[in-house]
Amino acid sequence: MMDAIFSPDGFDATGAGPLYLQLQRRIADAVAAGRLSPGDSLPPERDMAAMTGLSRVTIRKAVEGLVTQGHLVQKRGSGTFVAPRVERMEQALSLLTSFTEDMARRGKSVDSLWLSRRIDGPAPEEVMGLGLRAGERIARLERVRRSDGVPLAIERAALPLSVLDAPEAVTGSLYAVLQARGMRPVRAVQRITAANLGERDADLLGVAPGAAGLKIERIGYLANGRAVEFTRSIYRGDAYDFAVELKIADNEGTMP
Amino acid sequence: MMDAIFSPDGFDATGAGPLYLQLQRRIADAVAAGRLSPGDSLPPERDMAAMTGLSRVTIRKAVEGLVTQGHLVQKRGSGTFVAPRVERMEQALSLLTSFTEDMARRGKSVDSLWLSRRIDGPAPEEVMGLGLRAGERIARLERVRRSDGVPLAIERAALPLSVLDAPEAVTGSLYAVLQARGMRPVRAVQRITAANLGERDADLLGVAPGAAGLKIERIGYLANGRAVEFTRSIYRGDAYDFAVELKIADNEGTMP
DNA sequence: TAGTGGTCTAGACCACCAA
DNA sequence: TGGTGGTCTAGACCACTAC
Repeated sequence: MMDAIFSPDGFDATGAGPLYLQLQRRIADAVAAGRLSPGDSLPPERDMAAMTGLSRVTIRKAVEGLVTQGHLVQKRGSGTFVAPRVERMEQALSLLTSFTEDMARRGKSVDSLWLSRRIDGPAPEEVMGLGLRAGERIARLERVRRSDGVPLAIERAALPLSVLDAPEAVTGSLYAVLQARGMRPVRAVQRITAANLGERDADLLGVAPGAAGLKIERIGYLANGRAVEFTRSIYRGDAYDFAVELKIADNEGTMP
Repeated sequence: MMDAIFSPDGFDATGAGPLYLQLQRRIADAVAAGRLSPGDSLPPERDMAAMTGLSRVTIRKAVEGLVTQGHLVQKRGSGTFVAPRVERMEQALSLLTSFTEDMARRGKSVDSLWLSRRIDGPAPEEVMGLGLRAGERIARLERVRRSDGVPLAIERAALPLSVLDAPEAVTGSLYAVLQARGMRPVRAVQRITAANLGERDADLLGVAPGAAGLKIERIGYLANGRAVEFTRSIYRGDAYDFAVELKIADNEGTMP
């Protein structure tokens, strides 16, 4: 069946575009049609080149695009494979929930790979967002969030020392620790955007560099308006959906 | 000053990684440090190759990454340039607003490049989302939304014919047309995710294929609960921020 | 050790753009 | 017309993985 996909015939019909795109389409179609299933291995690049009559460079260019789009996975020394289906998580975007609690609610295990958990000087945005005094330092928490062993997000949080003076105390849910101190935020403002993942972040999330990620910046506030948390997270674009409910304007805060 | 960036010296310090990444870093740093400004042109690829002592293929691989990340722009037959700064739009994500009205509110001009405006058979998701009867057809509106001439989003809307039977009637704001018919949604549910843009969408938005985009799927409802609009939009990741305000859970729907 | 993907090269032709 | 990016080739060496 590989024969059909990598047949030398059918290429170069003028107007069909570059060869690497034609091949890319063939492979993508085979995956979409289920003729290639998750986990299946593709022939070695050199074999694909021989079979199609194209050069290895062209093969690699075709495969490259499918890898960034998340359809294929390449493992050095091992081979090229159809990417496993990732289960898409959905998260409500109007409630202020904790990652840990959110996952627990749907019966998923959670663990964190700690990258950093220390006291540090703040970045300029952190000074702004948290309203820090000059010279004030922060607790910095950086971790990769995983569910059932699959990396889902990178979370980088900064909190004033007056809110959290012992970053090592946080092992699981940050919000649980804050709650115990009466410092759990009741309100937050988030900004959401999309960006291509850099080399480091892609590596941490187990996807190809350049893959699309959802960047979320959040500032959490106490009831008295004090900012307690400035968090920048990066979620895998292929593993997360955020759901929001919208309402028409002009009917808020006017309940007697 | 190009001399510093493209000097043959300083490459290949063992442990510094592949040559194309080293060069990529040099260029990215120069852009970040303002030594290269938006609109500036880089030397032709062949010149960069000669200056650095690297091959043109390696130069292209270095440039490629910076193009997907949106730092550089390449124009065939013309040259390679530092990308113009795009103004980032911010949109509140809790109010149900119209693109047209939203832009008008901030004093931006809006126009649409129509891709399609016709009556069509629905896709399966559209049947589901809109609750269509078997055989029922829909009005399909597809356009590129631009503000001040810059493409910001692709919008693909589907509406039951009972809501909109003359798609050609829509020239500007869809919500304005719906409002005139008493069919403007008062509530909507959105799902947000990130994905790499395909060739066609990237082209429509004027960015490189593979660039990150924000995908938004929205179903809009009337007060009586009837679904009137199923819209899939793709926003440029580098041009849009969505802002949301979150509150703690457990205080909804329990008003006596 | 044999096979895989990752990097790199030198050289070629094409399509497009600007003068 | 001359220069630019876009595509493609054949061949080489390296680093890693699996056996």
